[in-house]
Amino acid sequence: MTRTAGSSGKKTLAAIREAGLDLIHEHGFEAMSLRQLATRVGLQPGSLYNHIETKQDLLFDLIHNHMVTLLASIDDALDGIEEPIERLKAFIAFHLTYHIERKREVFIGSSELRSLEPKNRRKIVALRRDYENRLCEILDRGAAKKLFKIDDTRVSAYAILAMLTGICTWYDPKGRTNRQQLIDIHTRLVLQGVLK
Amino acid sequence: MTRTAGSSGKKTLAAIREAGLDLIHEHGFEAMSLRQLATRVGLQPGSLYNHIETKQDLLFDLIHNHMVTLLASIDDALDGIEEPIERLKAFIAFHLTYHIERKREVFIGSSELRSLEPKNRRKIVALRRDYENRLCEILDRGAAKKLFKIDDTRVSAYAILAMLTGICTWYDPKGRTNRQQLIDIHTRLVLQGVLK
Amino acid sequence: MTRTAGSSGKKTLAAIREAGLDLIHEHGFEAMSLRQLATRVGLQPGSLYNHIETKQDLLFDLIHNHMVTLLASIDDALDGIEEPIERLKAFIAFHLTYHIERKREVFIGSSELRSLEPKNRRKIVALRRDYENRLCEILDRGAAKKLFKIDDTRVSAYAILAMLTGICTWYDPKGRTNRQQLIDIHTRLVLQGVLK
Amino acid sequence: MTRTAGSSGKKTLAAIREAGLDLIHEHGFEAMSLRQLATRVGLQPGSLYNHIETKQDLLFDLIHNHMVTLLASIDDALDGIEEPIERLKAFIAFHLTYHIERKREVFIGSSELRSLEPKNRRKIVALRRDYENRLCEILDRGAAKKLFKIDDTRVSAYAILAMLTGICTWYDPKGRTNRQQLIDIHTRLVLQGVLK
DNA sequence: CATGAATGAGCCTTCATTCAT
DNA sequence: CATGAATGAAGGCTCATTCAT
Repeated sequence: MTRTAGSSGKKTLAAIREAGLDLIHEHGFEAMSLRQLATRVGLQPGSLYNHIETKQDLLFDLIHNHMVTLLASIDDALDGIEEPIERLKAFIAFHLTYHIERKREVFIGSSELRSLEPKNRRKIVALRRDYENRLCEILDRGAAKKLFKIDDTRVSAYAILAMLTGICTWYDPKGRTNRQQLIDIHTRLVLQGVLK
Repeated sequence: MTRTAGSSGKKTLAAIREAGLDLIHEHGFEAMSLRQLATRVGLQPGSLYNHIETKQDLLFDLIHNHMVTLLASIDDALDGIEEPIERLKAFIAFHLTYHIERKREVFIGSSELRSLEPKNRRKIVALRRDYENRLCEILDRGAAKKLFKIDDTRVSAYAILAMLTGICTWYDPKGRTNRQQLIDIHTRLVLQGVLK
Repeated sequence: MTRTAGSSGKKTLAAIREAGLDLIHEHGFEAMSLRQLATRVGLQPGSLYNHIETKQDLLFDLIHNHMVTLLASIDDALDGIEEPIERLKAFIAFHLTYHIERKREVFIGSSELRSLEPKNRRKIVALRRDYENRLCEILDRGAAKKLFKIDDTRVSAYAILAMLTGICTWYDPKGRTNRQQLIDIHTRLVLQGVLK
Repeated sequence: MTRTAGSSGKKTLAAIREAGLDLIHEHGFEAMSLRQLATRVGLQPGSLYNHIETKQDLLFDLIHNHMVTLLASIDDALDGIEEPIERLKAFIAFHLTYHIERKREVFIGSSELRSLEPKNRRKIVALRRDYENRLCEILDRGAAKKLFKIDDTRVSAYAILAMLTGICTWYDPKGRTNRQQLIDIHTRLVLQGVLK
């Protein structure tokens, strides 16, 4: 590979991240070896350490990056929408779209929390809580305006999030149902579920 | 100590299974070592092989056992109930209860599919499909009787299952919401979601 | 190798210790690899861990063992001798003999202190102090009886110990000077040095 | 900062040498990594190779440099002194002073001989022999003049050198005994030891 | 059945060294 | 001269598994 001064490092790191997402998604973090990763990127195992601190660090980096992006994106998606029902619809559409497009990140972000060191896990869990809160607020405001009937906000939010997130365990872009249909189906299920 | 012939072995295997569920749930299958497992059971690592074939075999055994029990139990729970709405309610109550009581098995059964050898995985996936079909049938029959409005049976079933299964990632028996409340909340969410 | 029940483990550990002494003496602790050690003993590297905890542990074990033996032996050698000059002679003869016969242990015990973890090092340094104190006491008693003239007990003890210990860096059993001659030469040097 | 042509390089090399002495003295040659060394000097590891050939080369350079200086210095110190007893006193005073002031060099020079490649080791051992010979000559001449009683010149020389060199394993400039006192103590021990 | 000891493969990581920029 | 990125070898250690006792 030819190196273009200064850019090679960043490109390699990007390739490591990309391959890392793939491999962790396929085999799980514990089951992925840095040898595999290095081979996939075209490096010797030791060379990875020019770009990452440790294997654990790579995992944290991937998940953290994902969470930060997720938070920024949801705020973007909800920006300017005030009406609770519309906000809920926007949330659903956004969540599904994002989870379809970033299956790997999302999957890793929830299934590999367990592999994070306590300190790292706490940071991620806090960010995830932030995201959950976006939905809780929508539900609460809808309930306040007598639009929704919510018995327990957090339980309901978890239930809805679980439903919407489930998609990334089976979604196949080549499947028979297209993206918009999926959004419609889920929107109907959730919305009817919470409406008064 | 003299050993009651034939009984010690079964007790040991039961202890291995139990400890296996704990450890895989805590650390994941790949991250659990047979040394840990042996220690937890009070054996030397090598002695495990008097009770299990391989580590992979233990995993399959645990998941398979869980799936078979799950299927038998759901049939039991739905037995005698004909009316679609009642059947759906029964399904929801059963699924939640079972998933609350067997967090470990359920969690492992979905998160460690990845660690199963292809042949084993196929067997489990088939059983899971059987279980999903129970819900699909309920939805289909309810739709046939014009009670439910279902755009896509399998997608809806996955969505509902994801929602109901999500509980085992956060349920805490000492939490503020009791089991019946959880069933009520989820029943309302799901039922309203699918009703015409 | 045939295994005689129960004894194989201890023999293997003894072989590991022996080879460890050799290799550390030859190459230094840091420079000795467990692969080398395993090869020398006829094992796979991982099998060493059936007998030792860690590489560090092996080092500590070797040095600690040496120090404990050294202390027991000097007390034995001095037992029953009261007169300071005779005690000093006995100390010199013992020290030289022991250092000639256990070149490796002695050498490692002083040159690899640096490779011990702080906690381990502290334990060894304490034992070494005990040994030094045996000489200090002899010098002090001799001075009290006006037999010796000692300006500073500890400095003198260190000087004498350094002189006597030096032998294990160059002693060659096939050399031209025999053991008794060496003892005589050193006894004269030390004794004249401290006599009033 | 602009670099004064040709001077920066030498300063860097001096810094590398200095840091090398420190690190080898602290951790031993094998245990010191060029990464540590580079960090200490404020360089990247690769940059060291603009100043040194190899790690082994650096070690040889440090030890060789030390030996050459040592030889030049002892000749300086003995220059003009003819009388054997006075020469021996001068030797003792010089050796102690030098070893106190260059603890690191001296320590490395003896403890890391083992890490030198055979060819390099041979060169150093030859220089060391030269130094030992200075003492042997003094002893021999003293014996010839019936001032000393020496049974075996080389053994005696080794014993004396070991005693005097031992100081650099424990000497602490902030300790309770000052330099002159140390010289006096050792001079008495050695001189009495060899006098007829 | 359980044990202790062995195997062989593999793990993450560090190292000295090289070299295009 | 310095840097950043690469190499290839090796490091200590853990693992699932086997098997004589």
